[in-house]
Amino acid sequence: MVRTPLTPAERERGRRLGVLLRTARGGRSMAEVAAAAGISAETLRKIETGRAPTPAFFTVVALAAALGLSLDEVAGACAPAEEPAGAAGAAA
Amino acid sequence: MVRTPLTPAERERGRRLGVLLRTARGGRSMAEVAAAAGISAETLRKIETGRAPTPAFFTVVALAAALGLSLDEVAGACAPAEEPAGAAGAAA
DNA sequence: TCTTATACCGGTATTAGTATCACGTCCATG
DNA sequence: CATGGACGTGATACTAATACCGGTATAAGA
Repeated sequence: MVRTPLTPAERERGRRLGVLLRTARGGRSMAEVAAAAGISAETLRKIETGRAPTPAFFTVVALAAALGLSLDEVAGACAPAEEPAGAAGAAA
Repeated sequence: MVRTPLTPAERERGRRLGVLLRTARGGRSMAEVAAAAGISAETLRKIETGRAPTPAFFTVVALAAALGLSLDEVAGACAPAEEPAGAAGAAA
């Protein structure tokens, strides 16, 4: 096993990300936001529904920009109960 | 062609991300930072050297946390010139 | 000199993200 | 009722990220 097959916690985190993005999208259509972010509507759907729990960094960046979200907010909202206790803390 | 094979611009963007992360790492070892971020040293090396230009969102989140960086700063530093300025602006 | 630690690099294996296609559903409008 | 838009889901295709392995180079220290 050379590649971590995405733990349930990671999928849960991806689900939170999807909910957050969908909420931020509000009443706008998927196609509109996806076009604004430069991705396909299907991909946006997968991210929002949690079927793509760990999208590429710049995909999220583009979506956050299209939705007017702060990346720090997004990241904070997705990791409410931090995973590695001390990732930031230990390093800092 | 079902998947955009990573344009040169995207690779360039990834290279900027790598340089930024390496600079933020300072004198600390790759293994130390990678462990703090919860990823393998090999992966961190690939990201820093630009060989993994579009890492997963939460990978960058973990690295930024381990390095004490703001995600908005990171994203801004990676797309200095021609990030589709309309993305955020148009949406907002 | 030998050993150790760090980093770089190539290859390999496996999972996952991204995109397209096709079909189905729901809802509003004609 | 028919039509169209928006969302959802499954399958399919292909590229990329992640991880591990071995080898290599360099610098520091015994």
